[in-house]
Amino acid sequence: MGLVATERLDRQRVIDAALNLLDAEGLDALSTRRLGAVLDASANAMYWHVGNMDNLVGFAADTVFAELELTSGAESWRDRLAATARELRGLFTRHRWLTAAFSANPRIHGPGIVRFQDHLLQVCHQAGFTGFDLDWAGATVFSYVIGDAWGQTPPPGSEPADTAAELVEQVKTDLADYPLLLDRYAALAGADPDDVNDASFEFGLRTLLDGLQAHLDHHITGPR
Amino acid sequence: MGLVATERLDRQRVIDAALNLLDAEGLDALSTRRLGAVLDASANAMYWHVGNMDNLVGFAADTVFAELELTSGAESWRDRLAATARELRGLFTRHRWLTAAFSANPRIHGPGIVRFQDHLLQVCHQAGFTGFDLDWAGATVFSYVIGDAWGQTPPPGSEPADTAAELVEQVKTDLADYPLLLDRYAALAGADPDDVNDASFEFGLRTLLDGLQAHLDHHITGPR
DNA sequence: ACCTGAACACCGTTCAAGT
DNA sequence: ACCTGAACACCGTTCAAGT
Repeated sequence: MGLVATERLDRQRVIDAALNLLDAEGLDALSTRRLGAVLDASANAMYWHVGNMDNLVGFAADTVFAELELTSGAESWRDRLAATARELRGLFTRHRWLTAAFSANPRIHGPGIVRFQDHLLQVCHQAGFTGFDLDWAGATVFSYVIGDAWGQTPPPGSEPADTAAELVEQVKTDLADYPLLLDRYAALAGADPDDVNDASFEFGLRTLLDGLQAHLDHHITGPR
Repeated sequence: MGLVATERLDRQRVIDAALNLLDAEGLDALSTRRLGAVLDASANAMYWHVGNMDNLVGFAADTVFAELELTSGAESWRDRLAATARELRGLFTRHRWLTAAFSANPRIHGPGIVRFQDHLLQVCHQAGFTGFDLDWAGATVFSYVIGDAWGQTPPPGSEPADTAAELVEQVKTDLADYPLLLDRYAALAGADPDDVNDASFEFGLRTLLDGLQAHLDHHITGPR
């Protein structure tokens, strides 16, 4: 079963093997026994290196955060913040287990995540936010991106998503009382899901940036 | 073990028992065997009524959506949208298993959820959004709220969260290279976590509403 | 220091059998 | 129609024992 040459284990090899399982088959596919098989080791070999399963998922999450490309260029804060948000969104789409991992264990921390948090705050600071407004501007962007990722197509391991057309058919009876909603379902059924997701994300991102701009403008010209 | 008088089971009694477990102890506490014990039935009695575990969680999620109070008053769209967002946020804080339930199984649907979706679209429609902008305005608000809920204090069943002060102590070494971030952690450590969460949510909500307002204004005065 | 084997206390789900 | 008991194929974790 072992797909890796049998060498000494170390923390990084355990994490890498876990990442392969997570990316390929999702959070449910990561078990101590499957991991042991991939590593040509027993199911419990990992305990010495990462402590337990929650830690392992935390290490994996932090590892993928470290792969984010964070530009430090001299563009406008608006472009930098948009780029940061898109980078984060890409992370969640490449690693669909991430949202589930965080909602099962919100206390994941590590150098990769800290590095991203700092970058996000730096960009918001460049925009002109200070004090608690700085935290909240960053949190707002982060919340929006992860909320958007949450609504994306399901992770690997689940059956393929129904087409939008099938979905309309299924809920048509439920929607009898909601003509507006039925109309929108029908419209969305005719569009490419990925295009819809992208356009929806960009709409919300632009909305957020406009709102942050408005906040900065009000503070320059005095409080409302 | 049975905490309920032994009567005939039906779908609603199974869902209600599941909700009690979910609200009290979180998603991990809901198992077929514990549910059976609460209902004075065997572990598999539920299968006849709800099909399987994913369905049961879906029914529970839809049930709590149905409890949302959706005002249809004649206030401004801005107040109505804010009220809707706060209602949704309250749902996620009262039922902390909801985010995990959705990220484990994004295909949860039902009349309660459909009712809420329609309400959200109605309010955005009142604001003046049409076509895909209508969908995206609704999706933006929804994404923000669920993303915010995702960052809230952990669900029941997990150990109590570290205080912010402890957290600062833990990550102080990781944060040596990030003075701005360290500064913010320290500032947040001195504040009440609930107050911080509330203020952060309101900041982001105001930001979103300002951004949506800007979008509507631009469309009235013509495209940019 | 690093890993195994066996064991413990759990899971979700199926299915024949009961009423 | 509704439910049980037993079974199957899994889990995470612990721990004595090995090297």
